[in-house]
Amino acid sequence: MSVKHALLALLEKPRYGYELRAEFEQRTGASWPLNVGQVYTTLSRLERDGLVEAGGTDAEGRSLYQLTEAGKVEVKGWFDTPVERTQPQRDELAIKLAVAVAVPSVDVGKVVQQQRNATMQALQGYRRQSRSGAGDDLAGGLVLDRLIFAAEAEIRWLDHCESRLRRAASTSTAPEPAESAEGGAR
Amino acid sequence: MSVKHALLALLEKPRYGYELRAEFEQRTGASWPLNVGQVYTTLSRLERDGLVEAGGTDAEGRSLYQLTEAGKVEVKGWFDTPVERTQPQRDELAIKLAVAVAVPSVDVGKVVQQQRNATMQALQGYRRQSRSGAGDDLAGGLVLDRLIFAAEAEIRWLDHCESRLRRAASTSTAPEPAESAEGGAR
DNA sequence: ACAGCCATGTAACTTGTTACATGATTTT
DNA sequence: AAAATCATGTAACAAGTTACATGGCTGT
Repeated sequence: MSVKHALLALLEKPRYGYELRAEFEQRTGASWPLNVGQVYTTLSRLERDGLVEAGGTDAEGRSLYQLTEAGKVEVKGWFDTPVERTQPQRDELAIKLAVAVAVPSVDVGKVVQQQRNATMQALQGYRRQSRSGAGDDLAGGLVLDRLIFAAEAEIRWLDHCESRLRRAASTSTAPEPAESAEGGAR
Repeated sequence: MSVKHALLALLEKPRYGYELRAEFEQRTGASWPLNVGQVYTTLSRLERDGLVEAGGTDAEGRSLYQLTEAGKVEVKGWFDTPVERTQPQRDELAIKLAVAVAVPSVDVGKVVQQQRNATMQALQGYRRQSRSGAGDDLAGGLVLDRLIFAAEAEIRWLDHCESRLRRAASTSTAPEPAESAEGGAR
C-alpha cells in the first residue's frame, strides 16, 4: 500500500508518470528505487478504482494524471491514519528465527551471526551515505535515519537473541531457573 | 516470502495443513495470525513449484505434505542466506513522512504525533503481553522482543524527526541556502 | 438437533514487481 | 549514426489475503 498511496499523495498537483517516479525516488533518497513500469500499472489501477483520472497533457505533450474527489479523500485518510502497529507487518527475520529454534537441524546461532554480519554491513553503508551528504535533503535524510535506527535495533535484538539462546541451551539440560528481572525487554 | 518459507521449514517432517497453521501461530506467539486458507493456497503453489509433494495420509486420514529434494535445498538456502538489508523492504511509515514533508497541505508534525501515539500504544500492548507470560515460550518471546525493539526504535526515530522538522521549520523562514536546485544526488 | 471446531480446499482479489515493446528526443 | 535517456504502456507472474463451500466429528 505504500507505493500506491505515495503516488496518490504526490498527485497533489497533476503530474505525468515519469515525473512521479523521479519525485518518489528523490524524496526517499534513492533508498527504494521504483521501476517506472510500476508507476503506470499503479496509475491504471488507481484510475480503475476512481481515485485518479486523466488530466490532459502538458506543454510537452506528456499525459497528466490528477486526483479525483475520492482520491483526495483517500490521501487525506492515509495521512490522518497512523500505520497500523497493533497488528504489525510480518517480519521475515523474526519468523525465520522463531521457526529456526524449533527445527533441530538448524544452527540458530549461525543464522543469528550471519544476519548480524549482513545487517552490520548494511548499517555501515547507510552511515557512509549519511556522512557523504546524502542526508542533506530533509526527506531523504529522515529515510536514511529510519534505516539506521531500524538496523541498530535489529542488531541489538540479534545480540539479545544470542544471549537468550545461550541461556536456553544451558538450561535445557539443567532445571529451569526462575528468570524474571532483567535489564532489557521483558 | 516469509509465509512460504516458514511453511517449508515447518515441513521438516510431514505435516498436514491445519497442523502447519497451528505450528506457525504457536511459534510466532500469535503475533501474526495465519488464515488457514492461506496455508492451502501456499501449499498448492509450493507443490506446483516442485518444492512440496503429497505424502499420503496419517492415521486419522489427514493428508500429509512433505518436502521434495528441491524443497529441502530451498529451506537450507533460506536459513543460510541472511534477510537482505542492503536493499531493504519498503517502509510505509518512512515513505509517508518523506512524501509528507514535500506536500505543503499536510501537517507533518501531526502525522508524527499520531504515529507516536499509535506506536506507543502498540508498544504498551507488547509489554503487557510480555509481562503476562506470553514470552515463556522461547520463540514467541523472541518475536515479542523483536516487536518491542522495533517499536522503541520507531519512537526514537519519530522524536528525531520532530526535532529535525522543528529545525528545518525555523530555517525555512530564513532565506533558503541557494544550493538546493542541484537535486540531491551527486 | 444444533453449535462449534477440525480439516481441506477453491475463487477471487490486491499489491508489488519485472520484462518487454514502442516511439520520441537528446547526446555523443 | 549509434547510444542513451525520456516517456508510455502491457503482459505476466509472485505473494499475500480473505470469503466462501463442504463435510466430518464432538459436545451440549
